[in-house]
Amino acid sequence: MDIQGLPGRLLADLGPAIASGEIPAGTVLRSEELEARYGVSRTVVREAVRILESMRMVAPKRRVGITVQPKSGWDVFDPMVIRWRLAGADRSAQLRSLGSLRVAVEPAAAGLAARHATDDQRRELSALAVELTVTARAADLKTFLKHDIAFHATILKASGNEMFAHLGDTVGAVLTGRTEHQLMPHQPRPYAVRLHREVADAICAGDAELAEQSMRTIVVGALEELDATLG
Amino acid sequence: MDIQGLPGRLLADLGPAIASGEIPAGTVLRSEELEARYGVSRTVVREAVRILESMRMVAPKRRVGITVQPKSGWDVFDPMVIRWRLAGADRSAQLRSLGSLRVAVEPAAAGLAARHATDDQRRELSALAVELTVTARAADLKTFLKHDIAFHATILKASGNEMFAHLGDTVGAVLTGRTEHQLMPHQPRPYAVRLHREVADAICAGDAELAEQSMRTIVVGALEELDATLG
DNA sequence: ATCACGCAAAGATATGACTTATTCAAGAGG
DNA sequence: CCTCTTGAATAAGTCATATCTTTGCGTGAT
Repeated sequence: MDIQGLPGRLLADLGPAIASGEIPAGTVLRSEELEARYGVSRTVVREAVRILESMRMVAPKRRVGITVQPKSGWDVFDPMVIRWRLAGADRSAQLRSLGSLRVAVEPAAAGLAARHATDDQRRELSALAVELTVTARAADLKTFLKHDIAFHATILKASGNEMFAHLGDTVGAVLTGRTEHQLMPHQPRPYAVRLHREVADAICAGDAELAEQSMRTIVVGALEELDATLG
Repeated sequence: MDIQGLPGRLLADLGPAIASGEIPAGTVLRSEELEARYGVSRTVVREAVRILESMRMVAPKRRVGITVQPKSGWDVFDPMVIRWRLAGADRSAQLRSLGSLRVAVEPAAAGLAARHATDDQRRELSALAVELTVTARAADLKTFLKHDIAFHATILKASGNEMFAHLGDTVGAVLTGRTEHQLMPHQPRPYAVRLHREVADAICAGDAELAEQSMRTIVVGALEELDATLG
């Protein structure tokens, strides 16, 4: 889990409940009620609520209570919020949003990686591309997923942009969610695998243009597949 | 301010200090020390620290203290973190990162806006483009900035993607910081202004390709100018 | 030199008392 | 009958204090 201790347990319960809409916007919670419900002290409730407040999911107000805020105000880039939404009823919307974000960011990251990646990173990408090919052919989805995540994360890191780099975990969550919820074919498409290898080769060769273009094909394809599956 | 009350004041002091590197990674703070330094109670310190923990800027540990974490772990997408970094010594690095992010996201957003914008949004963009032209000619930087921020925010919103939409404030902060720190010419470049109008027209006409292309020229230009200015 | 043990340090939690802001309604005044 | 003032009720915010729990580190025995 993320935050440790009792506040973490509160968060782990309240966060997903709010993120999924189970506790709808406008609902007013009271500290005392939360203390009773979870059998914890004010201290714990306050700390958990403070964190939710910093994500703009709730807004405590004197004489009123703790009001659940509308989704439009949430910190949608907060990793916890993303995870909670992916885990709950809001998964489709979250996957769509993240899909578009990937289409915007990952090609750019691939282009930058072709310029800035270290030799180690280039080697790593090559190795991962090989692994992807092998595990795809063997239809070993679990291992494939692991390497796919590493592949995309490595490129984001290799871009040299700290903000891109931090999207590695998020992309990982997307790929995991996609696999876990049967939004993937039983065996990765050979064409997609070939594109991964193309990206790796382009980055190794320092061909930013090609890396960007191939990566765009990958993520656009993923987004289209998602749209098709979700209707 | 962001977070209310005394914890907010603590945050407003500690956050920027850590973000700017004034309190370097590895520094160990103790609750008691913070209580004394700010003359507040345990409760307040703990809540502030919890929030910093949720941003991964500090990590409390029993028997050790509250350790300031290295920048690489921070939640670099958190709006507060971004603001703190923009305000302090880390401004250049933050502006560069955000510049690349803009290059990735804003063209995509403009393309999506051309497809999904409401009629109101299209009208608003047209109006803003006119305002930009007028205030640029008059060298009224303050008003120009205001409309420039609105322009980019409107496009991000009009993209229909909630994550893009949330970058509106961030982009606004970038533009503000750029103007405030003399990283802008005294009078906006006519060419750039013309491009804004082109984007607005393309979105109004539903020409996604052109909107994306023109927006890319804008943000790439901004990034190059930034790189040139910062060396 | 290594390992087990126990102390002490620092955060984590609980609780009662008190403060402050804010809503809402009752009552005064128009 | 409506408006404005005022005050009481309420829920969050803060403080002080006590207690619990974990864990780093030193001590001493093997």
